[in-house]
Amino acid sequence: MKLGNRIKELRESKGLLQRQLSAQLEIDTPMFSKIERGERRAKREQVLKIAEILKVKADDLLALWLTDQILEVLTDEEQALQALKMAEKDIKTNKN
Amino acid sequence: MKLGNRIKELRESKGLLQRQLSAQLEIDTPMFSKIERGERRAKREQVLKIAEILKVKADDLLALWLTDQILEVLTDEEQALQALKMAEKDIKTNKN
DNA sequence: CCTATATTGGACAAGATTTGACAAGTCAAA
DNA sequence: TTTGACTTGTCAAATCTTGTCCAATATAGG
Repeated sequence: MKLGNRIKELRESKGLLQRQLSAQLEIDTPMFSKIERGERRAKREQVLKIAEILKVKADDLLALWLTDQILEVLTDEEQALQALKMAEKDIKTNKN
Repeated sequence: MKLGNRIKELRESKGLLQRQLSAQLEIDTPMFSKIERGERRAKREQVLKIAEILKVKADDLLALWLTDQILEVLTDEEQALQALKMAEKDIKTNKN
């Protein structure tokens, strides 16, 4: 779980407790623990808030958050790489 | 919507009606219509069945089905390409 | 133009999934 | 052995999904 790991890393490097982060997110500690371990998925809004609290760019955490979701969709799927390629192509040609 | 478009293409090329496909899928026509237009997402199992009915390789439709889901996750996300790259790397290194 | 058939749109209910709270548990340090 | 940090399991509430039904809109053939 990429996002959770990163959050834990940042949190610990700053000497913060789950309790402190969860308070600011207005969820209880067990919930935060689950997010950190990837047992539950954070909401987008929560990711933004976490970035703010940990003073990192929201984009970095969002990228990890999105990655987790993609990987979840692709779990155990034979066609994973093919789908990734198609998605990439689509995004590259349809964003302006 | 990649899967829906492909299904429609195949269905029409074979001169089949939505009614016929939906009967075999055991859903009603409006539901099938929605799947075809991407208003609703097909279930994995339905994709397999559709492939069978239309006599195409399931893998091909599954790839499109996965692609749609990835694109849905990434809609309006600035970090889309970055996330795709990370997901790809992860899958490449963690599939044995 | 009629009319029949195909497709689409919207509202809604049932069922599944997700979110979070809470209580109880483990674990480590003091 | 007590305390604080974190984890685990369970439950209810909220949210999302899947599908049905009815009605509206196309489309094709006389």
